Amino acid sequence: MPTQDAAAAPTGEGEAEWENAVHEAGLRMTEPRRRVLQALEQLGHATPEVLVAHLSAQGSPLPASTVYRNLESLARAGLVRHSHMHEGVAAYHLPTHGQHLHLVCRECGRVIEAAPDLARDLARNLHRAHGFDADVTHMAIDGRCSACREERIS
Amino acid sequence: MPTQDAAAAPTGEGEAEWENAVHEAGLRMTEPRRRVLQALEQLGHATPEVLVAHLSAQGSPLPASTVYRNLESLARAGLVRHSHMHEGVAAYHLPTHGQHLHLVCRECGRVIEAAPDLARDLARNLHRAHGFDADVTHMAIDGRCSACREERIS
DNA sequence: ATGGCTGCAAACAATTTGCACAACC
DNA sequence: GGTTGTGCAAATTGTTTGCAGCCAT
Repeated sequence: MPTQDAAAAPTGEGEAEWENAVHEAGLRMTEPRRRVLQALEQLGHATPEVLVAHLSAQGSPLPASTVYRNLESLARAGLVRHSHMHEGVAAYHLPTHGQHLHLVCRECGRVIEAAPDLARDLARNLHRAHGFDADVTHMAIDGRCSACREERIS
Repeated sequence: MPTQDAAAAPTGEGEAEWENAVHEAGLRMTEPRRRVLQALEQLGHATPEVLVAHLSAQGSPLPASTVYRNLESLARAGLVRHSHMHEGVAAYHLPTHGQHLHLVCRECGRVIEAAPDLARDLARNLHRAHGFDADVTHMAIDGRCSACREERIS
């Protein structure tokens, strides 16, 4: 399974399914909630602040508190997930966004997505050595990307 | 819940060496600075807030700003390092604290330390697949510890 | 003595909460 | 119609900054 990122998918795609899932979770489908899900689909993954900015940019802004509350309720319902990246800030994404490791370059800040298979060895090692059940589906890994390393061949 | 770590070493141990290193870095050795280093040695690794609390607990409190500024200057001098863990918050530690992976249990919050060798496969995989130079010396890994998993044999 | 360091307070940024009203089912 | 969700503002929390005086070098 290639890492190919769902290049800015044509908006308005899984909207009907969302409504379903939202209702099944005992939640209501509202306009702000739909916009949050939509934005997440477009961005792939984003921090709360980025979402607020994104939503402000396209059309009417959504109050930060609404964005935060939606992320929380949707996360509790399993409709969105969160992982840690971007220098320690939690970022959210749709479960359908696919599982992958986040390679965070400490120099340029870029986030590269890698296949979770690459961490399978690690997970197995940790389980054997510590009985630790690692979640490597959205793990953030710090380091330097190839581009930045080349720039500094000094 | 406290991160019972490397057995509270007998305080006042590497203090002389610190003074050396601090001077070599062009910094001055002050009482607050010594206390920050001392606290880090005792705690193994800690977030700024935890440090502030710890220092308040034992003797006279140190203003948060002083703690933050010391962490920054000491980090720039290479006397302390930082990594991301504890739900996305940056934690600091002495370089002598040793390199290890941090297994963060998402249920009990405990941080287990694991040998970095366990991530060697991962680093190799990432380098081969993406040319990414991963820093796995202080990586935080999310998951569930053996104790918590047993509690929920569901 | 002099420039880095401290302490305090105020500024900031990010996130949370209270509450009255609106909207979904 | 009963609640869940929204919007606004104020409260919290975590971190940074300005500045006057202090103290290591």
